[in-house]
Amino acid sequence: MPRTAEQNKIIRESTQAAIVNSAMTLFAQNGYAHTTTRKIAQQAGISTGLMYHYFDSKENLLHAVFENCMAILSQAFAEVLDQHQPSERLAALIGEMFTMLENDQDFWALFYMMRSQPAIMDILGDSFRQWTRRLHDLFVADLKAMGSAEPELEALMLYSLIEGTIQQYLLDPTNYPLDRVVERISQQFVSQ
Amino acid sequence: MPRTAEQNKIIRESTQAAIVNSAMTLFAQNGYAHTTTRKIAQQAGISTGLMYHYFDSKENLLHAVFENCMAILSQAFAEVLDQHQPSERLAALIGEMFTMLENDQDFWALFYMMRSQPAIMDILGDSFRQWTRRLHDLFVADLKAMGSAEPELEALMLYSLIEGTIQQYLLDPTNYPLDRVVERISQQFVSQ
Amino acid sequence: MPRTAEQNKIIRESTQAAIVNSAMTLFAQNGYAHTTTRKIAQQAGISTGLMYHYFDSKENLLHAVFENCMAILSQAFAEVLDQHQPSERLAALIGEMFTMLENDQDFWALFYMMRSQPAIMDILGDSFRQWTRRLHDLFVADLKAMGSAEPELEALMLYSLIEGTIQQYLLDPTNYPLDRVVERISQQFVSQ
Amino acid sequence: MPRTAEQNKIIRESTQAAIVNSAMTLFAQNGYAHTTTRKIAQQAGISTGLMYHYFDSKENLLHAVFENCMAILSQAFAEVLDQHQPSERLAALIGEMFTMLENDQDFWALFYMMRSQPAIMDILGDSFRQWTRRLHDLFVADLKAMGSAEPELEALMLYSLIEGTIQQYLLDPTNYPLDRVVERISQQFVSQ
DNA sequence: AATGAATGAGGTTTCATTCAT
DNA sequence: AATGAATGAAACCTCATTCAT
Repeated sequence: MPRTAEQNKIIRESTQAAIVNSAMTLFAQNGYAHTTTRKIAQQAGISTGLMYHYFDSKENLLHAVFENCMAILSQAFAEVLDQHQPSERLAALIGEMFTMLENDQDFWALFYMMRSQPAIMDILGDSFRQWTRRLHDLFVADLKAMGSAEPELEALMLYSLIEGTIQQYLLDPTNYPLDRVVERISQQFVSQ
Repeated sequence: MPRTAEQNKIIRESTQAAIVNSAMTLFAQNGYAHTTTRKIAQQAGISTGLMYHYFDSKENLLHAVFENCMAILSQAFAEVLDQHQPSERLAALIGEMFTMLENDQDFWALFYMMRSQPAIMDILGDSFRQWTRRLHDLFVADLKAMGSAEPELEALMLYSLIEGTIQQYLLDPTNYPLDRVVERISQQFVSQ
Repeated sequence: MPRTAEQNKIIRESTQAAIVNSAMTLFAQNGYAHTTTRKIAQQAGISTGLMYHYFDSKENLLHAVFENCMAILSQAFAEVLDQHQPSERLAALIGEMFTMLENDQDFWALFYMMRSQPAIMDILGDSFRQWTRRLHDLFVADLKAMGSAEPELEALMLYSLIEGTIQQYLLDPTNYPLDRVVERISQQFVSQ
Repeated sequence: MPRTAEQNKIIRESTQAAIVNSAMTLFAQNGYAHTTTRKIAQQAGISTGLMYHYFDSKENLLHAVFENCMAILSQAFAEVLDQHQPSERLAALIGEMFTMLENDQDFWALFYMMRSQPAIMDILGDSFRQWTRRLHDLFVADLKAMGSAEPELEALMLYSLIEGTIQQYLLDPTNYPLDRVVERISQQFVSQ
């Protein structure tokens, strides 16, 4: 007797998640090109062939990894947006990003690794620009709500500050005084 | 009749430079892994085999590319430092970086491509951290000279701002309002 | 409640037929090597696994396909032989083969595809030679009955002519003047 | 000191020929799909990688094999056409084809193997049809020169007869009375 | 009888590197 | 100094087949 559709769905979802997670970790730690499909399968605890049951190609898997990143971000942000008034949610957003940074360095390492790879950007460039715009627009709205005179420009500044800080931190997590920098950023953009 | 030692030296230097330049362009545009040694040699106008007279391996060439980047930066900065008093050289430094950005996008694309590649950072990580520290120290010194209350923290902020801005610009050079952002950064850190 | 033995038998036979038919079509259209077992199962409307309840291997299925071809041919010929006197049945045989050709190009495409594949002939070579001999002997008998002076040689000529014509037709069905050629063949071998 | 252009050309041509010959033999004996690129390289006495220096892909190599077949045929026919008057060259052509058949069974086995493979015909179909037409036209011209009432139809018959005979022979070379059949064909089409 | 997830050997292809000249 | 033919390890991917249910 075959498995029920429900059983299969569960199996599929868990295996698929295992593959994506394995790929995320390995891509983050060793880069896309340096990560072989064999290693991904191995770390996911499955055979090489099975990967191709779920993803047509390594590139396809990269897409899935990217989508997963976006989903993680979207969910994190959605929670923040739900729980805060426009006027204070900027602080919450910033806080959330840096919390993620400390809790899961791999996540942002992966994010920026993908973004600075020409070969990857050929595939995912538009998606990255979309995501950037979306976050930028959020910043603008909030800054406007807070009475900024030049919300557009301020949003760009804030965005740069955050990204630059994340990358500085990743370069040398042990020595970078992340807390003080974050506090300073919040001070500048949120308070008053 | 064989070439003189002098002739040989000239040939060596020009060939070596051609290889490094070829590699820089191709690494910047297609990524390290995506660039084959054959393409590098081809674009440098030499044979595959000859590359290995100049560089023992692709990794070795990557080192040379990095050193070349550092040399370009050092020279650019040296000129700035020579021509300006400590109190105003920060503005000049910032200006120089963004001038480079507009004149040679590939340069910074390459820089950040290398920095976000785990496989590359395994090799060049320390060099990158050194360079970062050096520039950071410059910032600190200048900010101190300008009377900043918290020069260390301000330097980190400035650094993040500059790096974040460069990367935002590279993501979408056509639409990014670089001039306005640079002006704003200068305003914030330099004036008063 | 379990199925009755009768029901099971019906299911078995219809599933088996579906698989063989699916394989015949796909082998004919895409070749043996190019046809995956998955595609066969899919087109037969069953799961991959089930195919292996009916056929131990792809090679085994190829055998079944071949047997099926032979069965189709045998039946077609049996009907012809039943309904015609030895002296006129040659015309009927030739007519039957070309009728089949026009009604089901795939059938002969499959037939000759199998016959010119070394890997397949290693398996089915003897069967092919047997079939050839059987048809050849029929031709000889009929030609003898019609008073041919050299029935053996005439049979070989006729055989070549038929096979060559079928293959020429398959090479370019739209433009090949099959009717005129068939008429000419019949004229030469049947009449007088 | 590098090799001269001339030396390289010689090397290239001999290696390329070795690869094509290896592929021809193996394709003929084991079929296209059954022949691995590794085996081709091995039998050609070179490394796997080198094959791809000469041919971009296995499919590309198949093209080269086909072109080589056509070149062999063209040359054989050109010699025949050069040395015979139109009125007698048909006999010479037929003779040539069957001489080739006896001298190099692999050649025609390969030819018909390619022609009955759907996957291969998708690639080479047009080339095959062209070749067929060319030979057909030659037959027509000669039959006309010999006073045939229906040269078009006769050419088709002759073509089928030749191809059918070749394939019958290949099916069982040991027992097929090729000489007698060829004599009979010549008699029918050439004499009087 | 039936499913489809899972396996893994083996195929094609790429590419950094070496070598003969 | 210079060439480019040659190598071979290892990458990605396919697919006949098996297995748990």
